[in-house]
Amino acid sequence: MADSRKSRSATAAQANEGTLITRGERKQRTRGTLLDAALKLMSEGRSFTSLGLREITREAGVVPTSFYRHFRDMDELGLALVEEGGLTLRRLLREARKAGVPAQDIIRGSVRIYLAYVREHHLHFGFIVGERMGGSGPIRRAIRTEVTHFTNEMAQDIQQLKLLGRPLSTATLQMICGLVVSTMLNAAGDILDLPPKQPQLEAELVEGYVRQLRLIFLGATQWKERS
Amino acid sequence: MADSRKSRSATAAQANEGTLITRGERKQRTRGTLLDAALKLMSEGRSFTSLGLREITREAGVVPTSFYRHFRDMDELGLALVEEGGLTLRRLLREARKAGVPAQDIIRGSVRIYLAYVREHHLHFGFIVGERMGGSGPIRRAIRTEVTHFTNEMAQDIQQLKLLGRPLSTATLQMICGLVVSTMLNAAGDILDLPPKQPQLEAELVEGYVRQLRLIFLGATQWKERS
DNA sequence: TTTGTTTGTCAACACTTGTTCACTGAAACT
DNA sequence: AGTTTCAGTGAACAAGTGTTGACAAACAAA
Repeated sequence: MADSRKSRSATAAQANEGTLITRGERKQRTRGTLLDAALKLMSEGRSFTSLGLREITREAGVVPTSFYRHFRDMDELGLALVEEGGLTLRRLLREARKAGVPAQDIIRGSVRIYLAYVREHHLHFGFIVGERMGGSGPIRRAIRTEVTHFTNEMAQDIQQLKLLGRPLSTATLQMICGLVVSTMLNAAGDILDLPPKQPQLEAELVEGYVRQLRLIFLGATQWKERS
Repeated sequence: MADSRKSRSATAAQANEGTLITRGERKQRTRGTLLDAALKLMSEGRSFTSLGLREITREAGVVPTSFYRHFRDMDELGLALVEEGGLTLRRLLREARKAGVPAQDIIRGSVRIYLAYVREHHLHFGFIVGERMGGSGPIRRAIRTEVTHFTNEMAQDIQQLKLLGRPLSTATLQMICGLVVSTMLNAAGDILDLPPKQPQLEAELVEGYVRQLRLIFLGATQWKERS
């Protein structure tokens, strides 16, 4: 299942642009514009449960009835968004693995990389962070399992990289990663609705999160199992 | 501004129950049923931005036009809810101050007390936690400042109680309390949509959050200023 | 080429939405 | 007492909602 990322758009009902012809591809394409339309509307300060079917199809440049060719109802579209978001989360870990840990000042470097990634995928992060606690039950649950998977993968990575010196029980590692993840999702939320072009405020936020992470890892190195 | 808590309700258009007569009181009362109606609808898995004016007045047992006697629009009602929620947050601190820290096993005791409080005020916490990151901009901002105030008060309390042994700079204290608060709001969200009557799952969650807090405070005792 | 499949369109439906205006009746004031 | 104020009502509006069914055109398979 390819992802064909980088700004799906265009009004779906447009002429043959380039060399796309097959029926399945066209279907995936407008399905994508529907998903993007939903994300865009949410990025303008709306919650998922407040989106209307017609509103989305309008934004996507498609007639309302077309919606049903791709999703049974809004919930199904929401779950598709969760899946996309989960994919974006996993890609973050994959890229981090490939790039390795920053040479020095590991924590500050990681926070910067992370926040750049959040900005690059602000639509997905805005959706995940925004719908993680409020809104529709099924979607909230789906997001929770995605985040849990992410946390577990992160725990595995940290263990294999021996990033904390001595080994820790997997339960402890998961506890620590849970803390890190919730802190960083919090950070994503803060960064994303920072007024744009305010390097001062941004730097303060970043410094705050760096210190929080330092504190967490300081606690982790001192942690005593079985107490 | 009294609070007249404990389940405002009843259909507003009812007879004189007991000894309420004055016009202002009646007004505050139906205003309260409107607020409660909004909270109730949200507790059924809806986000604030998805609520309709008519829907709220219907739930409150009042005709739609009555809404305008109390709020200019939905945003104003939302901000009123934020204020109520902020009040509930502050009351938590006030009660904690009065009761003093638990005798032994401080952290676990505090977590239990906190979660009981969250359950007791699940409507307010559900609203705050749910709308803190998703949804309408103005409301999100209002919640953020409430939470910041809460964090600052908490930092003051911890300083005065000398809960961390040696003194820490106020910036550090705020950083730590920020971490604690975001962790506990996270906990509130998790607890609130736990399927009911599952003491097993609940105990696991509680244990997880106890360990996270322990780790944070362990890091805090080891924290070195200026590094 | 002919046949079947399927994405997207169009028109129409029964409802719900936010907001307006003129009104009623009782509490509040003089 | 008479008068004013105002929370709550009822009817009406233009506009928007989700969903339906029948239809067009282009791709896929024969």
